[in-house]
Amino acid sequence: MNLENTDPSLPTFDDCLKKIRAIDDTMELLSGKWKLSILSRLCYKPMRYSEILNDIEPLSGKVLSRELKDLETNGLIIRCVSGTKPPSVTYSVSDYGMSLRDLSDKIAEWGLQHRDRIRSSFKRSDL
Amino acid sequence: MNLENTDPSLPTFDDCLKKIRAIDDTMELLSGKWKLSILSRLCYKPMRYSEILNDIEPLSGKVLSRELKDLETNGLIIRCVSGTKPPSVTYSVSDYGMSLRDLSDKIAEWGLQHRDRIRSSFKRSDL
DNA sequence: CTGTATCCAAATAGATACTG
DNA sequence: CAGTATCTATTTGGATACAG
Repeated sequence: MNLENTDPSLPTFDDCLKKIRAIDDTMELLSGKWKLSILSRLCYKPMRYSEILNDIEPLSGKVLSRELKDLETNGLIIRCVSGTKPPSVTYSVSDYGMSLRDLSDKIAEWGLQHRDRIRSSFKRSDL
Repeated sequence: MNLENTDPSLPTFDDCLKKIRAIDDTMELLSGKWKLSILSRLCYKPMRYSEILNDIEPLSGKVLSRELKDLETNGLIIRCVSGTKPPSVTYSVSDYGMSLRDLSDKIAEWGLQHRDRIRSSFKRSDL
């Protein structure tokens, strides 16, 4: 028994694999627990290193450095140094990073409806 | 200097935090390198345990079991046992799991355009 | 066939101290 | 202030053997 579709209008297994690769590309960029969280905060307003560190409670400096570097390397955020002393470094979202905004909105949207679903299923099981 | 917006039509910082929590909810569900990959395959066709294992090369049985269990616990896939001997277990995507399809399409879409961007930036630097 | 249990290797995260 | 280096703790993954 072969459950694969044979209708040419439906996606082929090859389409499926292409999609998986594309998903992996995105997820690799966004992997790391904090990337989207950092990005969302920076979408709201530019922030300094220490500000982000204080804002995201259980986040160590080492991890933050790495996440920021990853995001910058991928062109999603911009690191801006004002050469004062003590130094001040401000991170902001690049135009390209902003192109993730629609996606992160969709992700958030699904999370919200999922939470509603969980809540209402609890209610049902309370009966 | 406070860079926060004060325009009431723009999102507040509280909106921003809510969004981040919603994103975390989604990402927690989809975390684990293989969840979306498994889900996408199952969207294409129902598959058996061993079939998935053979299909995704660098994936161990232990990890696959856990991922499948997670996905099932969250109601995203359905585990169907035909009590033959030897046993046969088929996994398929639930209606609820299908609600992730739009999202995973968006994720794939962004990945594709990102790949194009990378490629064209390589071309430019080759000049 | 479909898993689980165990053991071991590798990756990741936190804390702390330290540099420019 | 903005990081980096180091060490250690925790998490995660693979391989193998084994059970139902």
